[in-house]
Amino acid sequence: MLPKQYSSAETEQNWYAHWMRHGYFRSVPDDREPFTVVIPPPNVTGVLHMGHMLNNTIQDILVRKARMEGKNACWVPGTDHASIATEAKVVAMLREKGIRKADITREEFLEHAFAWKDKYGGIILEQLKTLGASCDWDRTRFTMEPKLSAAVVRVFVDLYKKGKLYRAHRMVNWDVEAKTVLSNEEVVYHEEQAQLFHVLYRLEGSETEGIVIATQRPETIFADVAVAVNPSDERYAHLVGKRVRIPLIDRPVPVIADDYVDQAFGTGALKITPAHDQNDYAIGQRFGLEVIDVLNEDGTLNEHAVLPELIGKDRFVARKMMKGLLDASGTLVKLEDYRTNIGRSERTNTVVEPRLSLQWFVDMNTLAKQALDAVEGGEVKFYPDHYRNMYRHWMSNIRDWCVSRQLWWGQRIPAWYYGEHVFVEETAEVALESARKATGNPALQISDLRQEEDVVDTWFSSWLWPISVFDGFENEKEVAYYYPTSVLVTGWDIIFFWVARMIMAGYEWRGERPFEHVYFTGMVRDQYRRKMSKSLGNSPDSMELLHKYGADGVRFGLLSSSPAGGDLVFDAPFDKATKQIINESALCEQGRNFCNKLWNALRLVKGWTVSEDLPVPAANLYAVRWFEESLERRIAEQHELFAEYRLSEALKSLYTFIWDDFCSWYLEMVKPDYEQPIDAATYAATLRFFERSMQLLHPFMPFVTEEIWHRLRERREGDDCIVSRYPAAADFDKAFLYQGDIAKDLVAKVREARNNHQLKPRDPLMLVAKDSPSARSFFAIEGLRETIQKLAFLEKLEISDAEPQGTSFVAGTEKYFLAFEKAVDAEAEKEKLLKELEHARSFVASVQAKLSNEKFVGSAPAAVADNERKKLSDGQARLAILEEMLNKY
RNA sequence: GGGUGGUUAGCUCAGCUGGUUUAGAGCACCUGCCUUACAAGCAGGGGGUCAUAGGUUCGAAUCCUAUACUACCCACCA
Repeated sequence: MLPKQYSSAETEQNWYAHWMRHGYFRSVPDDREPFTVVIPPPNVTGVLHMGHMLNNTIQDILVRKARMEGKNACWVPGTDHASIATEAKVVAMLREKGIRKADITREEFLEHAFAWKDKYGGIILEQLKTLGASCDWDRTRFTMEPKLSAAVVRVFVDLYKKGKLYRAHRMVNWDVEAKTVLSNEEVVYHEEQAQLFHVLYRLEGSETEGIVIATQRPETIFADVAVAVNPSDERYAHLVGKRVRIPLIDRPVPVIADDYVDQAFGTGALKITPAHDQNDYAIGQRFGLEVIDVLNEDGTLNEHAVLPELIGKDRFVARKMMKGLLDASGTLVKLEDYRTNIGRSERTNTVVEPRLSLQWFVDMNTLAKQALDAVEGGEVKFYPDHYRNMYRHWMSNIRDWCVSRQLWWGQRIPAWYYGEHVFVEETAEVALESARKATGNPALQISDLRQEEDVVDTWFSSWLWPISVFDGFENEKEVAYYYPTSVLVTGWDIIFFWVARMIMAGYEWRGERPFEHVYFTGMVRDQYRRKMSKSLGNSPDSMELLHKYGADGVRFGLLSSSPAGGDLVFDAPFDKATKQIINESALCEQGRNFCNKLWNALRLVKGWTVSEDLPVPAANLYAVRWFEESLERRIAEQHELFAEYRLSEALKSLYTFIWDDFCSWYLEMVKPDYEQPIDAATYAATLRFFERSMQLLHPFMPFVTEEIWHRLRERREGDDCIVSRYPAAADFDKAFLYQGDIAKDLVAKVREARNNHQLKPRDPLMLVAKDSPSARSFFAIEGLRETIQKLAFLEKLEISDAEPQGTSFVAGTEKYFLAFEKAVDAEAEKEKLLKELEHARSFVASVQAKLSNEKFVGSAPAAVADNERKKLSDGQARLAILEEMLNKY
């Protein structure tokens, strides 16, 4: 005998190993239709968190369904080298060992980094296996492996030669901790508390007169080259053209007039610091002003700060000191608290400094055009659709992409310098050739050239992912078959970082979309609606969740309340320090319980003995037909829901179907009496139904369904649920199912009556249906009467005009008497009837009003009007019965 | 400043192109059950003027307009 409770632990391990052994996840090109998904590559040194589990569960569902539908399903796994994040981790690890990055060579650093990657890399992929992800592991890729790096280099050179990639001096976002430039997308803005310093710049030759400017970064005054006012500002008109002195150092700067200055903000006067502010730089350009940079690359002040006590101090330390210094010099007029948006580095969370520097940029305008049209024209479809708006807005206001990074962990930019010359080529040898030609000097050696030190942005390799994982830059063999991919599943937070750029790359290098559909998942949030993140420590341990509820339970929990694009509030109270889950997570618990329900349905069915010569009872004839139709309806529904990516709806529908329709209704209908055998035909049908239900559920909960699949019958080698044929949609009998709903309602009414009158659920009672043509035709449905008798524990069910003692009620449009000896509470009965009557009256009235409206009858579709007429006649029938019943009181 | 979602039961959400018995589910709650698959269970029950105000329509939770609240995206802020 099977144990009473389902245990997920070994089951899941065993089946995963079984699937791997049979190579079910492996895909090679053949003549079937491909179904391709590339994983959003997680950071190579990352660990599985809630977002990954949601995202990869969804991909697995889509891939498993496609596989069962006979498509050549290929899900490519892999990891991203995540340059800044990983480099930061390696730097920190080295620091702990007492090694400073500055003291070792690039080669030594990379050695350490690869050692780190080999140690921690791929943990997350192993964790995905626990979740049940059916990736083709033989295809596992890494964005920094040789082939993928070669693709990056090739693409870089290609863009450069097409004139779409250039090197320029620009104001960029500088991360002083990672000591690298960041793209605009890598800077996150949040409102923070800051102070506005009102500082007096004295007029040259005067100790009292001057201009007060407002700044939140007083340490940058040493880089000032002017003070600007609005040309129409009368307060300062007399000063324009004169010179004022920078406090503390007395360096004179001109007062200039420019429209950019807002008279209403602060004091109406603006200090101009071209090296440390985007707008100041622009003004500086207009006026031909000098650029003075007061910051070192690590955020400390350099010698331009002049004062010895400030030089070498961090910008925030210096800012604090400036308060005292300015105050002492009598130039600090006012300190004002205010809130402002501060930009921080997405990776290091340090405050980003605008900085002027020489970097490599991709010209986005030409790339964006086609990528925008693709989404606007529906060639690439977004689910949900409204992310198109976000995408359109970004794409039409796109700025050039800064792709160079001052890091070592990444693909080194393939540019070689020789004096003023730059040669962008795939290899040093080719660069040397170009250099010899360009300089006319055949004696040049590679050692004369100096390769660019910078690497490219991580996303410069990820945007090629759908092509590069199939070696699409080297040969056509695989890419021609698998590309474009079918669907991309990712979070909406990387729509600009990644999705948009992949679309650009797709058109640029393959001339077509990289994927047909994009399914955006929501963010997983905690009970306070905060995004779950490592820095907040508000995420439960994924592996513990998987262990506690089983992968099937967790998959159910994550998915059951996660519509596309909608955020998921995942409420699992846990201990922050240990990440141990304290209370049950309602969602996963429900999933685990569902597994147990399936398991027990299996126990029931497998506990039956089958009799070959037993005739099929009438009730079973009805049950089998009813369930057959119900199943067809659900199959059709699954197909529709999948087509619209309404996966959480699809799962909920299966849950209800299996728990209620299959277990609570169907199995109870056919269940033989204690220790009695079941007839062979019904048994065979039951196994078939169970099996098909497992197939429908398999994409969502692969392990428990595979387990049950095998326990239902003896299977040949290779007859596994994962590769079984997904049920195709067929017609079903709506009218018959409607009758079934009425039958269920009747059973529920009998149970309710028993409850209300304190009758035992299994007391054998008699039910009388009032004689009428409609009652006769209802009970003429084969096996219906026997089914109702069985489910409602009725000793007798007759159609007659007898009115036995007991209670009466309405079900459908018929009147019923449930006979019993006990006295009934007449007042309570009457009150209940009055309530029902009231409801029926207002219902009939509203339908009547509708039908007596000529405009409705004239303009509504025939089917709608007919339905209203049916509602009216049914309602009237019920009303009449209720009125008659009330007459008794 | 520009834009996008959301507002339906105590909580989390379905309700897709307006009509399917004057709103559904899960969890929570109440009542009764250790009934022979399952107490990780079974049978029942209560609970919503669909944010507000207008409008379109024969008919609105559903479409339109405005307002409020809420979440988020982009840009900018000396």
